Formats: sequence, structure tokens, C-alpha cells
Amino acid sequence: MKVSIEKLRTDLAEKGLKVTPQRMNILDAIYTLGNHPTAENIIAYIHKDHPNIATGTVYKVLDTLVENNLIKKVKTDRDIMRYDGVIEKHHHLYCSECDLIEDYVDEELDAILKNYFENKKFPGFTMEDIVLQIRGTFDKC
Amino acid sequence: MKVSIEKLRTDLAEKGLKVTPQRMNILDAIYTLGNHPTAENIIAYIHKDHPNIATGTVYKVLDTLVENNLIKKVKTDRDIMRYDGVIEKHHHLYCSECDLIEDYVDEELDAILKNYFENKKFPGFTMEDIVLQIRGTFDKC
DNA sequence: TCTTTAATGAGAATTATTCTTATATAATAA
DNA sequence: TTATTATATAAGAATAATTCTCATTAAAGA
Repeated sequence: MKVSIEKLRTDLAEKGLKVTPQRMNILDAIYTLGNHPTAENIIAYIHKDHPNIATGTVYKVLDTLVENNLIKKVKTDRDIMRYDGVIEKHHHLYCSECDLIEDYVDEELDAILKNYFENKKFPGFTMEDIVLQIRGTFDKC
Repeated sequence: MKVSIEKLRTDLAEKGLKVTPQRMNILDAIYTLGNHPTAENIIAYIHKDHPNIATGTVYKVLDTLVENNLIKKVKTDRDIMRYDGVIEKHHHLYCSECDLIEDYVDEELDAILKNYFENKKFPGFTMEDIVLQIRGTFDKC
């Protein structure tokens, strides 16, 4: 997933965020790394070219990006946070053998779920969205 | 969810685990607390009556219980681990406003999903199970 | 009861993340 | 372009959840 510098710039600006080199680099790292990197992954990647970006800044920027819906946190059952640069609706394949998480896009499935939950209401709960966590094993693992 | 002492004992024994007071208390705490407690919740609950159970032991026992499928880890986008004493198939309602996670059982939905994915195969991935993470807001929040 | 193997307690160590504060910089106005 | 202001960042200390170490204890089976 390669995104132009200009796209990064406008994405930030559209959210009313100051366009800083740190934010550009962190966004770029998330897109380039793909596969739901950890903060540590992102820091390591960025430090190759920009060893002076503080780790505290990376965490702060990640929070800011999440708050502004430019990236998402990925739910896991580990105590290490992971991030997702893919904003469009998708589900996740979690590997039981390793830490790999792959995206899964399925519009037919989304339509079925939308239809199913249109009738079915949750008492006392207003639904915002549904993400499937599909656990299994990749052949390569 | 109240479970008898005898049930706790046989659950552990069936898995070939030594039946220790610590394990019994921790399992009981998870069932009694309900709603996907954190390790901290469990430790606080247990320490009321058993202040001498070490926190390291609680973490170790939780790992053991997860490995033996007596409890499950719950996926969240926080860096604090949460645990689930409900083993039967169910989904989760996550509150956007607070940390509440509620169980959602829906056999009709499970049947629809099972049917859908019987045809649909994932290339290079063998599915084990599917859990829906349904995000939204509880009225009370 | 005795033996063996595994579990626990205590607390140190680790690690991801957050916090603090002085400095630097982006955006905006002049 | 320069000055102003608000915000972001660097550096590193602080925190908090979790893991680790190892001596001691206790459960299960003989």
C-alpha cells in the first residue's frame, strides 16, 4: 500500500491536524509496513532514517491518528497494541500459530450481516459496526 | 454465573491439572466477577479473602487456564488483558463509551455464518472459528 | 506415608506505554 | 516575509502491567 507524500499531507490537513514530518513519517511507515504493525515495528522502521524521532512522539502521534480516524487500533489478545492503516470496512484473519493478522474484505458477507441485523435489534445497545475476527491457521505457519 | 466447588475441581482434574486452592479461587473469581475481568480485577477480588496469593501466581494460573481452554482471552484494543469464563460459542458487544464488553449469543446467526463459510474458502488459511466484535454504545453509557 | 513433579510466594526485572517540561515548529495574521 | 500563537516534539524520567527467578511448598500417585 503505497501512498504519495501529497496524499499524506492532505489526509492530515483535512482533519485539521498540523502537517509535521513526524506525522508524515509515521503514517507512511504504517502504510509501508502493512500487516498491522506494532508501535515497536513503526519506531524501528522510522528510526532507520530518522533516529531522532522520539518514541514518546510516536505513541502520541499514533493516538492522534486513531482519534482522527486516519488509522485504527486492531483488537488482539496480546498486550501489545497494533495499528491498521486500512480504513475501509474489512475483517481480520488471526493466525493461531503466529502473530500474523490479515485483512479480509467481503462485501457479500457485509450485505448479509447488514440485512440480518436490520431486523434484529439489541436491547439497550446501539450498534455502530461489526468486525469479524476469524481465527485459524495459515498454511505457511 | 455461579459454579459449584465440585465443578471447579472436576474441570481442573479433567484437564490433568493439579487442583490447587489458587486455581480454584481464580476460576471462581472469573465466574463470579463475570463481564470479562482484567487480571487486576481478579487479583483484587481474590486478595479480599486470600491476600497471600501472589500476583505472579495469578498471571501464571490465568495462562494455564487459557492454554487448557477453561477460560479465554478476550481481544480488545487496549493493552490490558481481559479474560472470559464463558466457553460456549458467543460474540461480543464492545462499548465505544466505556470498557464494558457484553456477551452475545445468537445461534441463528451462527448457522448463517456456518452456511456462508462452508462454500467460501480462504486460500491458504484454515478457519477454526469466528467471533463477531460488535461495536456500539450501551444506552446507560 | 513417601516420592516425585509441578505449583506457588516473594520480590526483582522487564517492557510497553505515559508523563513532564523545555524547546522547536507549523499555521495564521500582520 | 516576518511575527505571533498554539501546538507538537525531544529527551528521558516515571508508571503500570506482566514476566521471571529461584527457593519453598504442596498435590498426586506409588
